[in-house]
Amino acid sequence: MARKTGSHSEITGPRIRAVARSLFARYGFAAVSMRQIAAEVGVQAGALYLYTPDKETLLFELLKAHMDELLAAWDAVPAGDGPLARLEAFVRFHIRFNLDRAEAVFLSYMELRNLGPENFAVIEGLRRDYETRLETILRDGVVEGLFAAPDSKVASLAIIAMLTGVTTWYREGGRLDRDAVGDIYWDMVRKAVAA
Amino acid sequence: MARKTGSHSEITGPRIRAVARSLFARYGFAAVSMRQIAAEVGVQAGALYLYTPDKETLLFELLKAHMDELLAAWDAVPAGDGPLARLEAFVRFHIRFNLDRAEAVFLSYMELRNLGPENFAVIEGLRRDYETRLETILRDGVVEGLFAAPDSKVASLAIIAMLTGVTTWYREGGRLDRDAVGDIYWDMVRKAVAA
DNA sequence: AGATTATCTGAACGCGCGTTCAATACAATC
DNA sequence: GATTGTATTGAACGCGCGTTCAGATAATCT
Repeated sequence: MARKTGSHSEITGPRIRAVARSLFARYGFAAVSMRQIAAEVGVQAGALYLYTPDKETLLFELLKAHMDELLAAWDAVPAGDGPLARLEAFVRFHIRFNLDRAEAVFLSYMELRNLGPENFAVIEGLRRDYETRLETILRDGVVEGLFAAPDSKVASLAIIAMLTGVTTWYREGGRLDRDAVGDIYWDMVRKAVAA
Repeated sequence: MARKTGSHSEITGPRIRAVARSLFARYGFAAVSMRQIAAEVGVQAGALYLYTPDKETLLFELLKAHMDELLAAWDAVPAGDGPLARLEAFVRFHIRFNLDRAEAVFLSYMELRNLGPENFAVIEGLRRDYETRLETILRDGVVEGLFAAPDSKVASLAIIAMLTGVTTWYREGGRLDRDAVGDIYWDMVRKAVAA
């Protein structure tokens, strides 16, 4: 027996990526075997290699796609009117986007070390791009006298770390909904960089 | 050939833990083999089992010891005069302690998922203890009207995430020394919860 | 209907894994 | 200098790993 009825690469490919993302996020890249991924997809291990040259590349493509989507999604957010509005937009965007893709976020922050040097550099570069987006907002605000941040680079890293931490405790259906979380974090960020 | 001259359990035990902490932090728990640890210690793999019943317990004991030391170290910090002084002490303590033990911090935040449920619960409980220390400071400050934090639990998690993030970018001998980093973060935290 | 192509199976490859244990070498004690 | 106890070796256990590939099946094309 080989191919099952109705199986196609347009289905299997995305399914492999979704399953891999989920399992990598839950158990860690090194702890998940190609056979486990294949089993969850409903396919033999060898079939995975129709869709990825090797395990590390599978991880890299997940991370790369996530970072690309993150940057594209932020760039699609309407530019607010001035640094304050743009900062608020950034805070709310980052929380919303990260909660929507908790698994991919987890991966991007935890499994970078499983990439070879070249792949690592690519992801690291995209991350720096994203951080620079925020840093620019902060710097603009400082210039206009709206913000007081003694070190805009450190401030942007601090803010991103704080916002990303939401994914470690937020649970759907819990005490707070997403908008309430956004309000709380925006309040803290706004004050943290206030002039 | 068996034991080498001068080898004793008082030396090998701590060395195993130090090597394991370092390798786990660098490559991840699942990606490091007992043979790699043994090789770095200068011993055969079997000898590790004189010091730990299995690999997971080795990880658990590293995490447990780290959390115990974290709580003990914070409790040894002189209680400041009022919530503002205590918050400043917390911020500077957390940064200093985490930078001193970057490997253990990394482990504690990334390899929890490799523990069984009981071991996981123990570490999780200690972490919650630590978070509660900060939350109490915030709550006291809110009561006294010094702080404005709409949700002290979320605020404490946000602050800890922000502070812990220092370990991901700080490099010894870089542009900023530890005190300068402490100043920047204290400035942000102070304002973030300001009334 | 027959040939071709895309998709997948199932078995195999060599290797390293966590862990166990009898044998052994050294240190301490008598 | 013999005995005892501790620290360690080195080989072995069964198992699962990532990856490859010839063969089988289903869909598509002519």
